[in-house]
Formats: sequence, C-alpha cells, structure tokens
Amino acid sequence: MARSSRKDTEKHRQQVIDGASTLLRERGVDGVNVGRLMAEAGLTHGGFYRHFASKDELVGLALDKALADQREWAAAQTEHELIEFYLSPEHRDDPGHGCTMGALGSEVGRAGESARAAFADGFGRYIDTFAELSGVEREAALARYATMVGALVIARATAGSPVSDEVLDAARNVLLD
Amino acid sequence: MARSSRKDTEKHRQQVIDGASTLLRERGVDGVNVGRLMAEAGLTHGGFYRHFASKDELVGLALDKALADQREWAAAQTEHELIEFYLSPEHRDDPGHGCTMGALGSEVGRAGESARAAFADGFGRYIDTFAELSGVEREAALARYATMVGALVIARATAGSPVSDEVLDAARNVLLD
DNA sequence: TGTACATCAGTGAACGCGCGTTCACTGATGTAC
DNA sequence: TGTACATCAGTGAACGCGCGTTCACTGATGTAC
Repeated sequence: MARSSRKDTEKHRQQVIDGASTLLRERGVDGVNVGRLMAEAGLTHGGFYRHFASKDELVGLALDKALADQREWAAAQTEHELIEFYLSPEHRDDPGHGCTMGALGSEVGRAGESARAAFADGFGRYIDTFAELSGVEREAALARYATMVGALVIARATAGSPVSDEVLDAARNVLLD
Repeated sequence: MARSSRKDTEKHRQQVIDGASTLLRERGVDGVNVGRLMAEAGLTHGGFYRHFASKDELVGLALDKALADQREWAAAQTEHELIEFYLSPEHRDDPGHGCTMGALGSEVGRAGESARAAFADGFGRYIDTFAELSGVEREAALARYATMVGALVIARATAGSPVSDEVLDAARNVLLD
C-alpha cells in the first residue's frame, strides 16, 4: 500500500487513536509499543510519524478519547446501572473498555505536564456528568466516585484472590442501599 | 571495594530492598532501572545478581517490604489519624513513603503471577489491621479503604488541578463525621 | 474530461539508546590446619 | 594465634534486545492546465 486518500488517512488516524485508547488501558503506557499501536489500524510502524509528533502525543489524544467515550456512555445510564457495571467482575476483567482513571490513574500522575493537564480536564468534565446523573453535588459525587475507583483498583490488583470479589461487593453495598 | 563481610552483604541487600520499596512507589516498576536500585545502597549495577535472581524478584521483595512497613505504621495509629494522613496533600505528594496500593495498584494487576499473589496476601493482612483499628467488620473496612485509595489515585492523577484537593476533602468529609 | 506532474501516506530497513543480564576480574573475607 | 588458600561481594565492560524515532523509497492520490 502506498499513498492513501485523505478520507482513508483520517480514518486510519482515528483507528489508531481508538485502538490506543483500549490498548493503553489494558497494558499501560510502557506496555505497548508504537508498532503495536499502528498494527491496530492494520498499518506498519514506519508511518506513525505522519500522523503523530511522538508516542506521547498519541497517548494524550488516546486519553482524551477514552474519557470522552466514557462520559458519553455514562450520560446514557442511570446511576444505579453505572455503579452495577462499574463494580462488576466484567468491568474488573476488561480494563481496555472501562474506566480510564481506574486503569491508568497511578501512571498518569507520572506522565508529562500536557497529558496530565488534559487528563485532569477530561476527568473534571466526566465527574460533572456523573454528579448530574447521580443528582448530588459535585463534592458528594467525587467521594462516591473515589469509592468506585478505589474498589476497582484494589479488585484488579488482587484479582484471583478472595479479596478481589469482596471489595467489589463491599463498595456496592455502601453505594447502593 | 571488593568482597564485603557477610554482615555488610546482608546490610546491602536490605538497603537495596528498602530503597526499592520507596523508588518503585515513586516512579513505578518501569520507571526505575537496576543501576538506580543498586545505587540506592551505594553499589554499582554489576553486583545485582549476587543478591537477586532478577529484577522481578526484587520487585516482589520490595512490595512485600512496603506493605509490611505500611502495616506496622498503621497499627500504631488511630483510625482518625490514619485517615487524616492518608487524605493529606503531604501523602499525595510523597508516594514513595505512602500507600502501596495507591501508588502501584494499577500496575500490580499487570505484574507477574508471583508478585501478584504476594501482593494480594500482604494487602489482605493490611486490611485486617485496618479493620481492627477501625473497629468495623472486614467488609466495611474494605469499602472505607476503597474510598481512600480512590481519592488518593484521583488526587495524584489530577495534581495541580482544583479537582485534586476537592476529592481529598470530599473523601475526608465522608469518612470523618 | 484528459494528461502531466507534484504530493505525501505508507513501507521496511536502519539509527542510537537504555534496558536487564552476563562475565572476567579483583582483593578482602572466611576457613582449614 | 598465624599462615595458606578458597570463596565470593563487588566492579565495570560487554552482551543481545526492544524501544522510539528517522529516512530513502514507492506509487496511488490530488492538482494544475
């Protein structure tokens, strides 16, 4: 394959960003290389820099995309539905399509300035959506969401041990009367 | 420096493990190399394999150490003291000496089988200590701890943005009447 | 609409670099007598 | 206690490898007339 049409080029770019938003959540920033990210769109690694200035730039774009998708999905749920899914074994076992904060939270703190700023922005918007949906103030929403993120992080870190299911149940009991 | 005495050798080994327990929490597993880990004990990288079979083995030992230290510290606090520190800006800004789950939670899920098992074990013991100290059942302790871990992860990921302080305050308000 | 030419998306080899790990060597420590 | 020798903790150079990034090249796409 030589040159693609402008339409295909834009499609490829979006496919790479979409794929990255899943792969990064699954394997972490250091767990996936440029070749793998391009392969997700059926391309080879050499063309990467026609689309992005650096791997970091793509990471930023993919984090934005992941948070935007997450927000869109959340807006279509009731709070009860969202919490049930969030604290389910399915969500724990499929980080690639789940909460960005739960999947990459501890890594983002060590990322570059610009990715960090974009992430904080996207997350702030997401929390507003969650607060609206929950019908509570932003502060209460943050506390509720913290319980969910913590339970998910603990459940993933201890997957395979009894603690993992225990913590999901415990959080569900607290959040859903 | 050529050969060290047995006593010094053991001291060096402990220094490396101690240093690793801090550095790994600060920078993540991929964020610190073998040379840096040895330098923490004033040694050069070449001698690493007289102490450990692999970097992975040291990571496992360091996680154990971090959780054990954390448990020991927790046992000497009241629940109120522990929560106040956990949700403080000081803790947020010093991951190297703080909660292991908050610092490495999302990475541990992607680590090797043996490190994961050891981590789940250590965390289970830690939660029992926390439950005892809180005077609540293990399940309630897990839910409370999840709120703390989530707030810390969110606060670190959004450090520098207003959300960061907000979420710490929100969690404190929920956990401390 | 058709033709000639410039553009540039994608390829695959190559780059320098840092990593985890190995190894020959050094010389103080530990052991045997 | 003193001496001779084996051990092995630590050093620093070297290893292969995978990474992010660069580059010469290809040939279909887009543009000018």
